[in-house]
Amino acid sequence: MKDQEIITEEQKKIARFAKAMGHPVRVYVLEILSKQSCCYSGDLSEILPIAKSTLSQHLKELKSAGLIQGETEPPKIRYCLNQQNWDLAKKNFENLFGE
Amino acid sequence: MKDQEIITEEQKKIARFAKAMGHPVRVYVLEILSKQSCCYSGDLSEILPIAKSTLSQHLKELKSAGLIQGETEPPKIRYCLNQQNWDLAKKNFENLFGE
DNA sequence: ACCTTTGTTCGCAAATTAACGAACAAACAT
DNA sequence: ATGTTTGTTCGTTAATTTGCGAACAAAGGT
Repeated sequence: MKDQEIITEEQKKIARFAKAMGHPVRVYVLEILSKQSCCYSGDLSEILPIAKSTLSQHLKELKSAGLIQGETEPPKIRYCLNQQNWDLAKKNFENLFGE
Repeated sequence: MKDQEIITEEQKKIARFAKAMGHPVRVYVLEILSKQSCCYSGDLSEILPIAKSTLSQHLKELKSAGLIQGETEPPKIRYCLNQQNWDLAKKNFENLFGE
């Protein structure tokens, strides 16, 4: 046996999701996306008091955690939730918190 | 008006909780505590493959996020969920994910 | 060809996080 | 008084995160 695996894959996954949600701006973005289907990065950029480049990094972080996805629609990019992983995250958190 | 407050207090709170949950060890601890009422730090220390001091810091982090609390019961310390904040976190996440 | 719009990537700096071992502190037992 | 048990704190190191502006890239319009 290679690994005693004290910590489960699900726990790691929760931590990964949680980490991505661990910043106010990213929570803000997720909340927007969970309420309306999609949004353009530019809209966020106008509202949020941060530099474009900073926003871009937050979106990248959310994307690499699998929580959102972006469809290029030149010259803009439309961001949506990655519904599959969003549902997974939801389920994982429900498990943790207990129904 | 002092603040335009683009980002709500609730979003900040979610981010705070999420950040605390953003590490596998801390998720592990929370899961233990949500399943059984309490546990001793020493029990965790025996199981988890990390140094005592590292575990202590993770517990401190969870405590300062308000998710757990520790009652000193010399020479041990018994850790439990901070039920009030745990419930709040649960509710906040439910709001975000949608019921 | 040139400009505009929209975002990303590239340094860069500052702050935070993660991890360890060693030293320390509290409480109790011998 | 000494030792034991249990955890915390300290000091250090390495890695990651956050944030910015400047430079760059892609796609369309003039």
